[in-house]
Amino acid sequence: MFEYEFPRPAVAADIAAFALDNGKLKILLVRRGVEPFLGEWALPGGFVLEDETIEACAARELREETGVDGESLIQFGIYSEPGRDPRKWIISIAYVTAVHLAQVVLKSGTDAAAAEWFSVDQLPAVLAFDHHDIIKDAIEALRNNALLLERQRRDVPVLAFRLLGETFSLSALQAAVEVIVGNERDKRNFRKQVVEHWLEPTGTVSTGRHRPALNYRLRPKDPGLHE
Amino acid sequence: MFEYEFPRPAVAADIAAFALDNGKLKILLVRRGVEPFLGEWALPGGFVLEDETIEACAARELREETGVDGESLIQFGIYSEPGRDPRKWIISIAYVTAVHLAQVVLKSGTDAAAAEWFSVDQLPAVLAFDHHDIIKDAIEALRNNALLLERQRRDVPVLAFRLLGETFSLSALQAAVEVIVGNERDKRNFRKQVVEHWLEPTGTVSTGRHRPALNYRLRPKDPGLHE
DNA sequence: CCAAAAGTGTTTAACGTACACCCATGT
DNA sequence: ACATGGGTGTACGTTAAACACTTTTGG
Repeated sequence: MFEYEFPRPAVAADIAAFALDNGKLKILLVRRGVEPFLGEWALPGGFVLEDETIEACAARELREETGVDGESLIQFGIYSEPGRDPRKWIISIAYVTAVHLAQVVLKSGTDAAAAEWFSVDQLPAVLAFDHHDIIKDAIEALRNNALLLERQRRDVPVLAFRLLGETFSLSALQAAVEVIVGNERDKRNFRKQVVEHWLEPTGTVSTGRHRPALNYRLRPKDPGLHE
Repeated sequence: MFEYEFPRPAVAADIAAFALDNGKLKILLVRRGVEPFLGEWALPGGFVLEDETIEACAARELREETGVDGESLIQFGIYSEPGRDPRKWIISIAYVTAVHLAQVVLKSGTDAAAAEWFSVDQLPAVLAFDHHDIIKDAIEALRNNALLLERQRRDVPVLAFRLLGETFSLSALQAAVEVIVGNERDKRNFRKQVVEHWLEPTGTVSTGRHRPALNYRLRPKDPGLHE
């Protein structure tokens, strides 16, 4: 048996980038500027180049579309069903991340004519490829990784914080978590756990229409717990 | 911007298949029959074909090497570092699984000259590609997925059971878990939890050198808990 | 002074964990 | 009979969960 040339798939990284916009959970989609599915909405993404890892590719594509540095990209799926692209053989590696809307500057990437945030419950009826499936899985992955409490390992990137800015009030954080996981949770218990495990107060307050709220930031690292 | 032909990587599925052999945790390696790394030990695996998913490819490769049906393949990593293959551009998708040694019939696959089980603490000094890294990650993935107690979600495939046969004694199960996770655990607590959550007695006993042990099997499914 | 969000402790239930002795078999 | 692994319950500590009122600001 000797080495011969197999047919090779194109390999793409697709990114499900979530943001919080006025209390709604949104996902970034781009309008495709190339065939196939020209003009349809799709997840941002692109083909992997020979001198980068797939994760680096995802980070690059995200940066090209949003200007946001692609840290905390979490790989959650691989889509390789034959025929998922009508004309070529394409395998997609899917990543999920979360970004703070305020620091996003939407740009059109190389293959995208436009980029837009969509409410996850008001997606376009038609999406390119199998991106409907991917988004469904992405939301689940977001839940699994954004969810901070409830038996969560402490070593994984925690996406919920990335939806917010550098500093935030406890209510803002709780609202973010509740939007992601769907259900409500007890204010006092939430604060207790989240302050104890993740946060430090900044000293500043965020003044709103009512009583000012203390601001918190993500504590750098719990020095040396578990191993 | 229009569509042009990118260079394309070869995409492979690599499988870290674990088994229990006389109380030792072993991993299946094959001796490569092709360049590069001809003659070196490597994880079983092979290139994805155009008419199959990557997971199906992993299942097929595993079947070719071991005769074991590749259920419960869990994808745990993607290896795409440029230069990880000295001559070609190859991206590897890595899967972990566990098999019951008794039902394995080792065969040499298409690209492999021989297959052998290695203790995870006595691996060959030199392995093909970055398979040392992959194995390290695979053991971690095995731990994460085989581990049954301790705040485990119930929906994921549980690899520990796959190390054993259809039926097994509680001690055999506990031994398997302890080998995987490294540390010991309390017999009474282990039995309580594992019987409550996963097992049903078969009625048979496994007679050994001492008092016979009741056999158990994995209970099909807890009908409708959570959601 | 009213509306709206911020802030704050205690009690109870569930779960995980530690722990020691008798039993059934083969030799 | 004895060595070896099989089998069994209870008590304690920790963690999660339920629960209601006071405080501070803007309008």
